Amino acid sequence: MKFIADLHIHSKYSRATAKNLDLENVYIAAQKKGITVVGTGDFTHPQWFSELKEKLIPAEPGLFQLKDEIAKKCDQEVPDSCKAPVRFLLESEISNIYKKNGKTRKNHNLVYFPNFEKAVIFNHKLDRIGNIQSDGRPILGIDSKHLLEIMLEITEEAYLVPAHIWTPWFSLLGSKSGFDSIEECFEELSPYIFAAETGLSSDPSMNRRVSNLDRITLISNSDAHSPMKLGREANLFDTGLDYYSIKKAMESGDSEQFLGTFEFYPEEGKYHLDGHRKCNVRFRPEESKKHNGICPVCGKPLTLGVLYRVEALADRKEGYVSSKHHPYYNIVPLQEILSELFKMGTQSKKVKYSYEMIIQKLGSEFDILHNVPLDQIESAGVSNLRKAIQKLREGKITLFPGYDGEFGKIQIFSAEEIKQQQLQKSLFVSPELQKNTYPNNTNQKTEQINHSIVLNKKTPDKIKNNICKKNELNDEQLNAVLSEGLPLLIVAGPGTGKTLTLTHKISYFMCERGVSPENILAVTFTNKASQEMTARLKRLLGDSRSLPFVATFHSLCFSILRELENKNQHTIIDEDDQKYFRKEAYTRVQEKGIKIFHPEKLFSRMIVAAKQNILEPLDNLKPIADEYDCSVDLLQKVYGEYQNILSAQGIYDYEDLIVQVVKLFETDINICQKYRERYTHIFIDEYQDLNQGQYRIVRALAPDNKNLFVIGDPDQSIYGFRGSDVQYFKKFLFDYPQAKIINLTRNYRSTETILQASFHVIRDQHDNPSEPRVFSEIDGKKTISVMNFSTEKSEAVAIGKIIEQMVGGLGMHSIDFGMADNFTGNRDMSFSDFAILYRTNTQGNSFGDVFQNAGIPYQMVNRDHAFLKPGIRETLSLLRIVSGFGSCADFQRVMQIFEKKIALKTSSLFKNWCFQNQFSLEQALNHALRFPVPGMSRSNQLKLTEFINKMANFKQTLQNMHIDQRLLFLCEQAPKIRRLIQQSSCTEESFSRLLEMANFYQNNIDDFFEMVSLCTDVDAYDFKSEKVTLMTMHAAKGLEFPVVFVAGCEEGLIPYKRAEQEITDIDEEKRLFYVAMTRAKEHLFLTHATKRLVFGKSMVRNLSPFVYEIENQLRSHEKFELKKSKKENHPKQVQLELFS
DNA sequence: CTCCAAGTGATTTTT
DNA sequence: TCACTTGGAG
Repeated sequence: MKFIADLHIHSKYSRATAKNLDLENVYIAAQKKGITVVGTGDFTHPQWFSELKEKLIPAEPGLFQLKDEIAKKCDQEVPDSCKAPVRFLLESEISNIYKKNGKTRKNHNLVYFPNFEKAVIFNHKLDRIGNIQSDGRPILGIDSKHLLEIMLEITEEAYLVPAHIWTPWFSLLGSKSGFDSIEECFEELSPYIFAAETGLSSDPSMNRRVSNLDRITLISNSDAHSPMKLGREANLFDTGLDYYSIKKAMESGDSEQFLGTFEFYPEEGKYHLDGHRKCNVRFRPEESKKHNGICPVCGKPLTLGVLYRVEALADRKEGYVSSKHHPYYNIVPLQEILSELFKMGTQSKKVKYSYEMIIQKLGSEFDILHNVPLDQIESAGVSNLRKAIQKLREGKITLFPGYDGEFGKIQIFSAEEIKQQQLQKSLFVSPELQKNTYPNNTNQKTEQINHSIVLNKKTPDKIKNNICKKNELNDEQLNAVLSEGLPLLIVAGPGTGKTLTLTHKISYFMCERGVSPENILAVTFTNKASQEMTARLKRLLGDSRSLPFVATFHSLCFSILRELENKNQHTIIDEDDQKYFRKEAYTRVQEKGIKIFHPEKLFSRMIVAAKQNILEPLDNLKPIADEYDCSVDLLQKVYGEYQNILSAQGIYDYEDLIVQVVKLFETDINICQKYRERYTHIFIDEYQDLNQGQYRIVRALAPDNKNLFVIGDPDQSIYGFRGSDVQYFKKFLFDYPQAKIINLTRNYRSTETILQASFHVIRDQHDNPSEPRVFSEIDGKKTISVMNFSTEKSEAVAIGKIIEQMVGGLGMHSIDFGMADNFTGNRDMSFSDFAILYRTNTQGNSFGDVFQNAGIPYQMVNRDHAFLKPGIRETLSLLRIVSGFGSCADFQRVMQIFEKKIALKTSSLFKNWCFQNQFSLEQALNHALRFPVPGMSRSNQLKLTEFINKMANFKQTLQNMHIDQRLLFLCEQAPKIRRLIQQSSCTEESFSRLLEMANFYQNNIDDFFEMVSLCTDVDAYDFKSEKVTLMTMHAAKGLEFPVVFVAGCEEGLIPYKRAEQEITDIDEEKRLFYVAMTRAKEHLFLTHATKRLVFGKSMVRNLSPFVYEIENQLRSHEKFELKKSKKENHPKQVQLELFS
């Protein structure tokens, strides 16, 4: 007999499924849809299993039916036109997460059993492996092949079908965590795999391009998470109505018994094609390949889609049609059709009502979509329904394929047709409709792709119109953009469109006021921000115009210094090397026989503090020394020694950049004047974070400039510890008495709830309650979630679970719109929508560990990860030495790893000799070649010479290479470096990222090293990749995420308090918390652990007092408990249960 | 000069 | 808890 089967659904016990997903509702929905056989879903779940046993009775062999008394009750809800028998078949989905061949694999597999007895045995076995209680789709740390083995051991009547095989994150052939073939995964058991599920993201014709899958029967199921989603994909059988015949039909692939499948349009998926949403680039795989997978707009790797993955594994051309394989029929759910016809949501009352009405009149949904004659459909009385279904059956619809997280769209009627319909208000009835062209295997669907790039095609003279267009800028913003002639202070709260306003203002001056880009200076606080601003300006102004100089204070200073002293090149050293040289200075002073009682660290802090106050060694250091209870003389000596070393080596530290420029500007009026004349229009971002040096630069550069525009938010001042002071912000109106002030208060980022809650934290810092507060009109969840966990580990595990849940566990294609999910609302989340923010970097590690194990993709935003990893650091030092930028720190570092034979003592000897003679490394090496280093043994001298010659050789070889090639070459030269880099995949990843960055600089070694020392996490952080972001609250400034977890909301951490010490600045801590909270767009979670390991000791912790500042009604305290799995040998299988 | 074991102190936050 | 320093033995 002919019947439709949907062999993959879930129960209410699975994550992110509708609460009414029980047998009764499945029974009802199956009839409405026209499905005869439906999988039970989730039979491994104990509660669901007992429900199955209780409500089902055996029917045909291997199939079950609902008990009569239950069925009868349900029948009342089924229209007569749809009434039909429904059979169940034991089915469950397992999520296998494991490592194989060095890669984390995440596969979803469907398992089928013919009877309860065998299923019980299976469940028992799984129970011993992992926790099957927590979720209807259990996550098990076992190999897919092993799972199949277990099943076959129980009975060969059981079978396994790999689920939705192309989804990137969770499937057999997925690009992110899958295999390249069935054989790679199942090895010698591969013959037992006879079917595979195409999933929503692919259709058979895509699959058939892979000849490897020829022997596989492609099946399609709904993977329903709610009753309404049942049968959105399904299979058509014509065989005996029993478990064994169904299995045999698939096994044999006999086209008389397995008639084909009903398929979603794969183009509807979020990741069908490749591209960048932000850059407006959408590519087909061949175009992506042409661009080497790099986005032509932003230069970063494209997000590659499912089609690309198919292309990668395919050995047949697109459009390949196989005659020997089963046909398939593309469908669009009736609700979606109605939704388009009515121009209303699928969940709207009108759509739901008319859906019920139509099936009552015409029969089940599948019947309507495929069998019911068109004339009859017209009788349903829904205008244009007939035409719509006709077009669907003919495949004449328009597809807008999804890409980079954006859902694809289906359009049944073209814009033109809609117009006509509206004009005529009548139906399209043409006589030649009789011929039913379906089944349809040749895809006639028209694809509408905006080939290559759709850029803002704004010509400069159109910009004014664009600026004035109110829908791009609101009144406040427009006001700020157009205001000129007076210095301007823009007070811009979080999410109020700061960058938008600033970039529009810049482009306004360029395009409308004819200001040349050379005369414009834009200063941001981080490289991240300046990159973002450059990118936005580029988009706004188009490619043809040259852009103004966008810099951070440090890069601005460095460029000024470079310009002025082009002969003696300086290098900038990072924090690590600063420490090295400060320590060196400290010991040198000690060696002079001066007794120092203060620890070295104290001097480091004093030196930094002095520099931040623009004090040089000979200036009055008394205030600084007093503060640290140290003698001025001593400080002067150490600080002086440090500066001697640096200047002899041709080195600046971060603070020097500022100090030097301030001194220059304040002492040399000519130089200062030169820059004043050059930069007639100055824009400064994050003005509240200025420190003294930066303030003095601004004052020197623009003492009375009418075109000085500064923007900032005193509530977000969080860098007090490095000398930032809001007073400069507050002083602006005093410094520039004629200045104008504009407030931006309309927030476009977060929900009003999030804004309210975050304001509660800082409101005591606002003495004037009538001051305008940032507000939003975005409505969302009415509370923010406060969650408590037992330990930091369970905090990390639980957050991981929540993320998995919100991602839907299904990967990119869980198109469960209106499902009853309290978190995600109507949106499907992807990993990049989440950020976890914490106070200290170390907290990030526990998340990293847990996520690594759970297979959740993440990126930790941390400078150290990019440049300081062992191996990478040495390679960079080597390159620095060879390029003539090296310092003693580089020398010693390289010595230790490169020539093991030159011992620490020898290199120390060399280093001291270097300092004594005020040699730069370059000079010292040259010198050592000709004259022996005093005190060095002859054999060591020989080794040193050998090393120097080696460096010279490298220099020769590298001469004509690009920087990335040089790096690669150098790390190859030292086996130890190579080993270090290869030691962890994480380092390897960082290294290849570094190579990528280096590639951008080609031969420009100066700029490359400037980037290496001044860049923090810009490129280390890849905005585009599908990963959860882990970073400190400080680093998150200026960013936004749909879902934010602020982790470790505990006393001691927020506000941060060191043991035995006072909290440095509680108000700044509050502002920091405020910054963290306002990163969230839709959901904000504040989590904390009851116990946390501090220095290896378990400490009891309390909820952060800041959380209590948030008014009660905005907080919802939700409780989670983590249960350890019973089995000790799988300690990683920690599971989560939600009580709330 | 090297190796190893015991001991100690460490965690803000960043250009 | 862990990574790095220190000091003693070889």
